[in-house]
Amino acid sequence: MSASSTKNDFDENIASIDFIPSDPNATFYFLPNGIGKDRRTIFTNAIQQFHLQLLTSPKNARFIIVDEQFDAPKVYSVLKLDASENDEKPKPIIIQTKWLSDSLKEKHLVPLTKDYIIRAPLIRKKAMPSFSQEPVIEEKTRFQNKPKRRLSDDQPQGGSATQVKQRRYSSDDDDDDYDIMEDYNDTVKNPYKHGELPKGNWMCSMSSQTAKKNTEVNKDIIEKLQAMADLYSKTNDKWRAYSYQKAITTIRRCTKRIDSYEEIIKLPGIGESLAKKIWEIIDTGSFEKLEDFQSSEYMTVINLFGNIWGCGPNIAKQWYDQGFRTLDDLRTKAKLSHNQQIGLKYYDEFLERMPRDEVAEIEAVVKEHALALVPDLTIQTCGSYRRGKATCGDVDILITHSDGISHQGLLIPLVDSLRKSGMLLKFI
DNA sequence: GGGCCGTACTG
DNA sequence: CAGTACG
DNA sequence: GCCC
Repeated sequence: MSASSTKNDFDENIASIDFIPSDPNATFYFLPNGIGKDRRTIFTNAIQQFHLQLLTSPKNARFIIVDEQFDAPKVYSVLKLDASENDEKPKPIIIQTKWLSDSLKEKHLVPLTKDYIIRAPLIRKKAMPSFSQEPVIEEKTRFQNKPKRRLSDDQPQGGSATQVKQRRYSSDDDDDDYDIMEDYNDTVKNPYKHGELPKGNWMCSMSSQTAKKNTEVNKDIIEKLQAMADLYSKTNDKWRAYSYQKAITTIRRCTKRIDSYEEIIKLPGIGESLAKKIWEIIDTGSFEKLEDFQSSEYMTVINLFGNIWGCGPNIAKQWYDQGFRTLDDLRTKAKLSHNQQIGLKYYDEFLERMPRDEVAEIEAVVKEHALALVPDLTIQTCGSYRRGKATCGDVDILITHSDGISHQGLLIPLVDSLRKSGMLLKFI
């Protein structure tokens, strides 16, 4: 679909929009979304080169330059601009990056013809597709409810080709949480028996029973490595974190207390560097690099910010670079996305874990509500609860129906029902 | 050197 | 698309 | 970080 065939519902009589770059009203905003790094710098350079007035905020821009993949509703939605018709404020003119590309080719600004314009405010008549901003939400507490459907009998069973290679290495939640989905693999599709698992790629072929005993043996090592992995992943050094995580998993499977360097270096996924560190832990009981890390201001702050739901390594770093150091700094000064606002508001709550009894209570309530909506549902609480953890960070509830159909579309009514009962504080 | 789990949502 | 969540 |  060429540019010219995209719908432009503005005055067909206008051949092009004229403006003078120096006109104080000719302000531009460049929406980088959907544009790769290289193209992005090319465009921002072009904007400079042509002396266009680039604003950092879209709010007051007369022109908004966006990638071709965008249509007006998307732009409004992404930028959170007011789309309502009866608004004294003039609507921006949304134009394609192609205008910049062509201008670069020509070495000067080419006329801003309608072919470049995704939507001009001028004459538009047709009702805007109502992209009302905020649908959802609000009213009550934590516990992430995520009924999922899956595993119903419409699961493609046969496929021999796709054996499941499930792994996990989540660092955040359960500190001693490993085995994953083994039941799922066993019951549903794992074509192998435990004894004959293909070597190497399986990180999770161990029963929780066995594993539990093992955690104690090398506990100190695992804890320190885990702490390091957590820090690395919050630093954006995810591959290093990944390696630590793999090493941790490997060590978990060791039934024996590790007590020699030779022993360590032989373990798969553990190389020289990690082996030395592990040996340091065994030998001296401490891990210097970890302690240095933990005590540095940077890591402390990044760690603090990184625990905010909706804030990952990059945002945390940005905030740090902006000089923020405390949660209060963020609350008062930082730009927070919707999710981050929630994450910050419930900082402690999100970090907290609940005793499994509480999960049982929640499960009971959800069951009650779900069954009231559709009888004969199969409802199973999974996750850490099902694995027998003493405490849980969330509640995972799997809801299906043996007919593979009846559970469909249940989620919204269920959430609604729970909300009415006062059980749900917030629906994210 | 360059890959390293897969998928979905948000903005 | 980049960043994030999550099992 | 590890490994190919």
